[in-house]
Amino acid sequence: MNSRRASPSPGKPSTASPSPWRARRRDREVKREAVIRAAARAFNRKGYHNTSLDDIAAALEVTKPTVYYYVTNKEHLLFQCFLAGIEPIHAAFREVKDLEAPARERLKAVLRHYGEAVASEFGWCMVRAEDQDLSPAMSRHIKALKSEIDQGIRRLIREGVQDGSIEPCDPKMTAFALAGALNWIAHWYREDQSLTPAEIAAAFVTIFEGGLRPRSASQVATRQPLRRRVRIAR
Amino acid sequence: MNSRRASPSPGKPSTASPSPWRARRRDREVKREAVIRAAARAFNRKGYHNTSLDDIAAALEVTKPTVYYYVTNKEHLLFQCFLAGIEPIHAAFREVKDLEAPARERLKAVLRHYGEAVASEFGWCMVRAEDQDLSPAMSRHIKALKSEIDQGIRRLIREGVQDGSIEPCDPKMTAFALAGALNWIAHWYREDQSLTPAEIAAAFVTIFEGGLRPRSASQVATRQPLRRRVRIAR
DNA sequence: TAGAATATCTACTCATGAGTATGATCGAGG
DNA sequence: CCTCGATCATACTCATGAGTAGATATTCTA
Repeated sequence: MNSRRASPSPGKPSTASPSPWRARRRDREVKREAVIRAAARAFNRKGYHNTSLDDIAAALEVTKPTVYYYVTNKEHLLFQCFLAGIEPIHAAFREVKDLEAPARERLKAVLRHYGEAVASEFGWCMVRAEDQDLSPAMSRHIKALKSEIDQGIRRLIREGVQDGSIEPCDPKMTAFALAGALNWIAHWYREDQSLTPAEIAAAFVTIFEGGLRPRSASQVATRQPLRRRVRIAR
Repeated sequence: MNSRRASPSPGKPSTASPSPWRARRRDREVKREAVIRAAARAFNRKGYHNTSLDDIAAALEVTKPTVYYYVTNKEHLLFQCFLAGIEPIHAAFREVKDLEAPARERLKAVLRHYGEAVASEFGWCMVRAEDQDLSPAMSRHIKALKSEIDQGIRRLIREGVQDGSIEPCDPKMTAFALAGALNWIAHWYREDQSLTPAEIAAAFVTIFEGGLRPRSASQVATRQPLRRRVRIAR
């Protein structure tokens, strides 16, 4: 993003003291990230609109102006959380890009990372950062990043259909279904943490892959063994 | 809810005029529903917190106190939207309850109605009405209603696994995946209305049913025809 | 036509929360 | 020890929006 210069000022002979500047800078960055994490946690728990910057400040045991010293405003704070959330997903796409495997396998790998990202600390922000809560400029920005991911998934689906590793389907609807199921994790994972993010992601991928209809050539439901009687009238 | 008496006061001989009372009552109910619809539309477009009651009033070309004349407060307004949203889903469960069909078919019917409900005017409210924005009492109420639906889906899945119409799976995770995919429709349907709710629901159900892995015994991706070359270094 | 509900408006109160102006503190370099 | 910039707190401003008090208008009944 903002290109950081490695050496602070090229005037002095940098033998004696380039360290304090650098250390300061690093400290500042660490604190900044702490602010963003605290915000993510708070948004996750109470929602964006129900979280005041005083709340975030309190969680960090500082005051509001201190928070403003590290971030420009609440909107940017949400945006940073959003970025932190989707970064792993972009990483997953990069990781998978040059893999010599059928597209279904590559898609599965991406979806696994996607699921883990959604179940992460930043998942809520990533999933719920909506145009509705943001300025037009930032809304466009976020929408573009989300669209990138969507297009990536659709492309993998198309490739899978072509290489025969995925059952022919509508890539757009399928991508919506997959991403939707995974996004929704952010809504219930707070309450129900009985599985790890990785386990959830794996379970979901299995479901997507197999579908509901039975694979095995077993009895395909001609009888209904334990259904109760149909009521007669009405 | 509040039991309405059919006849206003049992004193007078009701020959001449029970109608105006009744007409008024009906008018009032019509207007009340108009308020709720307007709220749903506004919430859908701008989100709950970004919608003021002045906005809703303006959409109806009245003023805020008029809105308060029909609903007690903003929270109840959201709750009413929520109820309007999930009613068709409960109806779907009732409708399917006494059907003499394999559980997978019954599940599919429910999911179709579910999808259509989520794509409806009240979909957003139904899906996004969260504990975070509501008082504890109302939060519990909504959570209970949502849980009912979740349990209903899980039960259908369990029954399907038992009667052999559904591939064995974890009912909880599968229900989360299905409901999540459908819930998410509320997020993108505003922007992309290229399909009708019914078409979307049908497409989703097909995806759920079949899964990604190809069914036909065609070539199962041993070659990758059109993958670009793997990059060599890093 | 008086008088009652019913329905709607004008003009407020009040709390909350984003963002800021300004001053205190602290640590490092001279 | 003194200065200077980085860091943080106190104590504000200001806009917004939920909810209300107290008219006023509009019907229908008697």
